[in-house]
Amino acid sequence: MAEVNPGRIAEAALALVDADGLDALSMRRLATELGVQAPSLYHHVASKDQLLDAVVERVGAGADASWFGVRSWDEALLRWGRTYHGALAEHPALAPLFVRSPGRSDAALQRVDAVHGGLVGAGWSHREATEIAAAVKFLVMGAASGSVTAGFSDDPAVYAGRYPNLASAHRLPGTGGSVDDDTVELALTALVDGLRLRLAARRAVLRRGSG
Amino acid sequence: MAEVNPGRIAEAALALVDADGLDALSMRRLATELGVQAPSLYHHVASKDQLLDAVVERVGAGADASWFGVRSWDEALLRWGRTYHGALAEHPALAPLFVRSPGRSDAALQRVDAVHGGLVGAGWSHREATEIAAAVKFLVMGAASGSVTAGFSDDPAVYAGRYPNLASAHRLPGTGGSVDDDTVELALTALVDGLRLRLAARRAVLRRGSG
DNA sequence: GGGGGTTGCCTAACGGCGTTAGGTTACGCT
DNA sequence: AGCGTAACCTAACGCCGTTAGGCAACCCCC
Repeated sequence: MAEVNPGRIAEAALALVDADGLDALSMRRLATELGVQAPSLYHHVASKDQLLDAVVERVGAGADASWFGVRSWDEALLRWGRTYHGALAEHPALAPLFVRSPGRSDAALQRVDAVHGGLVGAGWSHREATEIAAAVKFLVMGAASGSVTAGFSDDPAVYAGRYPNLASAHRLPGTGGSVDDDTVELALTALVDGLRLRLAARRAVLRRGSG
Repeated sequence: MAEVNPGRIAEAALALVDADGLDALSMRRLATELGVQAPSLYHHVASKDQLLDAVVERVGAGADASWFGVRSWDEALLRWGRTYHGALAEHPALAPLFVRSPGRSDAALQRVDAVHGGLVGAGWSHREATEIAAAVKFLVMGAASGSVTAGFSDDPAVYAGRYPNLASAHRLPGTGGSVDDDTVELALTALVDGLRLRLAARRAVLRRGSG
């Protein structure tokens, strides 16, 4: 029988949340899942909060910031945003936790540092780099938290009359892939387009001023 | 002595959350605040969840979708996003609740319907309208949930060495207004710029095809 | 190879939570 | 006057995260 250790606890917690939702994750239930009593978990984990941080870190590690400094800032930003979203989308029930902890772990800070460095290296100010990184993070976290389709009835008749535009809108959710994924893709690319525009305009001004 | 009623309960709950944070909001504490015992609240409110929905609806009513159909789609979208963010930013501790309930109330659906109608009227497809509205919502919810500055040390020395880019970045949080507000402003305008580009490109193609 | 410290688990319990059951008082209407 | 009902109460249930304290088994070192 394998020992109980922090890694196995985090793993079991993640599996439990994926299977039965965030509310199902209690120390007692988690302990049962590991064949142990709840207080025993506190020999391996300081608190439930810290355990959740570890779970979040595990999933957040799926975000790939390695392209910053290697490829162009816009490519790197898109890759970071897409992989970040992909990682979170694999564990939808975990979303409220991502909101809670921005990631204070070393690995998380390394990623933030890479994003920031890549943006500053491309010509954005420190302030702008902070804001751009935050914007992508907001988008991804928002997408993870509030699924587009969540809470909407499948029956268009519910909306007919009072909500004429929604009535016609909800006939088409079946037309393609996930609305959430497409939304993030649309928002990321449009955001980057807008940012490129901004950076190009500034470079034009700088050239004119110094040339 | 004023009677206890659903309106006063929601009001007190909001005040309590604003003052002492979301964790401080328990039925017992809330009842005490109203000069009553906890179970008595259940004569006015079906459950804590429903009470939270009412509080969320109260705050969410600050989002202004009235420009859709009156002004251009991009102006209306910006106004909706800004007022939405402004409403949430007034009650930061409430953020996790917004994530929870997408707003199923009549007023909330009316707003969604207005946004959707305005976008479709401007030439976006139903699918795109859904995605654009969701993108703005994600941005605003993300900003409400994960404040940029939250969880960062004020001491740059913490970052020096291991995180070279962050070390220089965090000398400047004092340089202006709220980073969160500026981030939302930057993201909203860049997003709308990118979307304008896309719509313009499509119109050009359509003109060429039909002219 | 036996003693001491450490590890890993246990049971018991605390205070708090949302919620339900059931009783009591006070008022409004007929 | 009497009935119905609304608004409140106390008591309690079954959860929750967490702490205290104890017991058995293992490792290390003399």
